[in-house]
Amino acid sequence: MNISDASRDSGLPAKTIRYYEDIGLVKPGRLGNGYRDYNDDDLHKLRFLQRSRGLGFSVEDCRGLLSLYEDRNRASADVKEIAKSHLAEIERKISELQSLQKTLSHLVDACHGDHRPHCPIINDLAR
Amino acid sequence: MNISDASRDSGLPAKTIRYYEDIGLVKPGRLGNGYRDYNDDDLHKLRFLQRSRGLGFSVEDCRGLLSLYEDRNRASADVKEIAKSHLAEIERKISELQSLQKTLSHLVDACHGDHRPHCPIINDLAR
DNA sequence: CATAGAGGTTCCAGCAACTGGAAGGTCAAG
DNA sequence: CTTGACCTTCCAGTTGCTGGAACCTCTATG
Repeated sequence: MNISDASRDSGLPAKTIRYYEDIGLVKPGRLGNGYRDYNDDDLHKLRFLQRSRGLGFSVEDCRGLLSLYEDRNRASADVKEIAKSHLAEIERKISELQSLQKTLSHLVDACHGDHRPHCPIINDLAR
Repeated sequence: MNISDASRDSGLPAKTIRYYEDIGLVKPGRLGNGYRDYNDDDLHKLRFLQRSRGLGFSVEDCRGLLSLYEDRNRASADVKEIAKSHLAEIERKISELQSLQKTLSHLVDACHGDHRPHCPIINDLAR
């Protein structure tokens, strides 16, 4: 299976798939003409990557998850640890953004948004 | 005032202040020895930048806000517009993260996290 | 058989917003 | 005169791709 079929199958752009090969995540075989040739195992990994990246795991986390995925003797605790710390990071980001949202929405509400220069938003930024 | 004092005053790292000069945001004068020399106006702008960056505005948004800040004939509507679209972006990110959080916390809860290989997280990623 | 077009390949550059580090100039104190 | 803390510039690296150039390969058609 060539790269455009692998792309369709996995939902990942061909460029991304080549990039993942560059950084050592999925290494397909090669045909006589130099074209990449993806087997079932490669396709499983690509789908795994698109799903885990979609859940916001970093590429390095994905590398770890992928090797656990392939390790028949893994401890589920190791997987859970990665997921828990990612979850904590997400929750940290959410509260950071919520705090920004609160501040900004107050400022936006306070601003008349007309042709005059007076502006509570600017005043706050300049304080 | 030299760069380390400007850094202390604004709360921005000296490296960042130099970077802001590179990209044309705050251009201090220079002393005979080549050292940067920050005046009150420069310091106001640096504080403005640290506050607006702290609210998550992109550097390009900050450039726009800074020029509105300096424009005595600005329309507050222009400021409000920038802030509103930033706020919308923040809200988009929050809901995206909340959706990830929901999925991930379900998966984490479902995983025993022991020495055995069975793992609902891996199973989900591999589906 | 020539050629056009749709694939594939590699490699280099760029995005955002800094940050670290090297190599070297300047200044005040002891 | 030296030490140490400043300052300067410039280059490289970060994350995770993405766009583009230059070139190769395959298939279908006139």
